[in-house]
Amino acid sequence: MTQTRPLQRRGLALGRGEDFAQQIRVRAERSVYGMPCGKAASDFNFFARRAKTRRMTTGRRSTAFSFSLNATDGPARTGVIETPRGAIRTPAFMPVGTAGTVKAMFAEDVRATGADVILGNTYHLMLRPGAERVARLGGLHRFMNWPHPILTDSGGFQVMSLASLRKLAEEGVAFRSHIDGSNHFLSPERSVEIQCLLGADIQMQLDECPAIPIAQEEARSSMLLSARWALRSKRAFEEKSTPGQALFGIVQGANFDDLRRESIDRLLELDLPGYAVGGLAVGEGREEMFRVLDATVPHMDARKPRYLMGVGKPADIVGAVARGIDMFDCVAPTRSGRHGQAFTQGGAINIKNAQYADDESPLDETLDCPASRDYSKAYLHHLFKAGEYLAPMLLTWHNLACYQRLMADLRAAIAAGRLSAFIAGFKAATGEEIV
RNA sequence: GGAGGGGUGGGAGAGUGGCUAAAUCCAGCAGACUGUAAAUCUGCCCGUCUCAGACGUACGGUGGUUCGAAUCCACCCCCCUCCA
Repeated sequence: MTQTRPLQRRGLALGRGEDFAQQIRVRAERSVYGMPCGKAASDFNFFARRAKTRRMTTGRRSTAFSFSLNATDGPARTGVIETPRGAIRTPAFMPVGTAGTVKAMFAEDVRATGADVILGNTYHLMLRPGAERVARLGGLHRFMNWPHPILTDSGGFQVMSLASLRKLAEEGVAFRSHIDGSNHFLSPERSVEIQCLLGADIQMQLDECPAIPIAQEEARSSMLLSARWALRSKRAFEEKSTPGQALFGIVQGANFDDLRRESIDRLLELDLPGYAVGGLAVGEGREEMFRVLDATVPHMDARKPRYLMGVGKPADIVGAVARGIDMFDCVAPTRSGRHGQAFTQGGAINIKNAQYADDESPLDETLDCPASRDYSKAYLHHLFKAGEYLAPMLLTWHNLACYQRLMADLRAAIAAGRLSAFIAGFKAATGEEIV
């Protein structure tokens, strides 16, 4: 695989600070859950430390968006994205909160799992309750009681997932609402405007996300459309955004290496604060996705955060982090949680299976999460079989905690320069092949 | 005792002569889910086997009509409602 110049590890002082921050975080969570302090957690609270320091030194929060690296380990990096609403530790997993809620979760519990940032969705929120309404109500953060960073998707994914309800043109996408059949139009400019109305800290350009397989010619014209939309998005963003907000461009090009390169070249000219890799995990399979990342990530701007959209399962994330990705989002922990699938350190299990009916053990007593620690598999099994509301709530909670621990472990491993050892352990525990 | 209604696969419940190992729902057993139209969707769900097929048994019981019966006839058993 091709590589850019490796970045040197730096920030030993930060490494020490993490231990201190970890204690703060553990203490904070224990107090929330009424647990005694003292047990070591795998995560560290960079966020809490940064915010505290900033308040002490400047008396107010920064209004700038920035990304800084603390350490690298091969292509993998760990660092911090600063936003006016707080820091995002990378590699980061961002729970998906499409319609103004991380489904089945209280916002404060999402936070307690260790999430620094969550997703919102332009298409869904513009239909219901409406972007202007959210703005009148004080913005999405206030509306949903999540005062921390929010990244909004542009509606680009819905261009694909709601293909039967839309018409695509140069100007934008005409949608027929899946809710009431009414007609709506989403242009790159309108998407940015909506994301500004929502108050998103990180916004995504409108793009077209084609499924793989796709013919190369078709993939190229789609990629070029997305690139033109990136430019229009940037212009609209410069006009409508407030200080500290960021717009990310999206690399497309399906699984064609030269198209990915061309997409990157076009986006780099825009000099955006971050870039996403889009159009993956859309049917190509893990091995092919990794192959595309190998051919793509090294050409992306190493000074900017790299966001792999819509990915993925734990093994996908581990493999992508090893290839230099900094940000992830995926419905897997939340949707699967609602459907009875629990992610564990030994791989995924289906709690609805009869084998758990008499299993008194919790999903994971080493996780600092009530859903993982304080309820037996037998109880969770029963809740699912009985169709109780608590069932999807608890399993979603556990899955998010499990994902956040994975991210914390990855950050710690990179910081310590022992990512390959961590990956070997991950493979051994889950039996997953990470190409 | 009289009148009427009914007995179908674990449960509910379609089915009145062949297209019926028997609709559908529930329960049960599994699987899927990757920028969320998802508390959703899919498969299996009588038994046996050389299991994407074959065979066997099956619609209260027994006997009959018929080329062919869950479906028609006779008798028996059981359940429900109303009247005495």
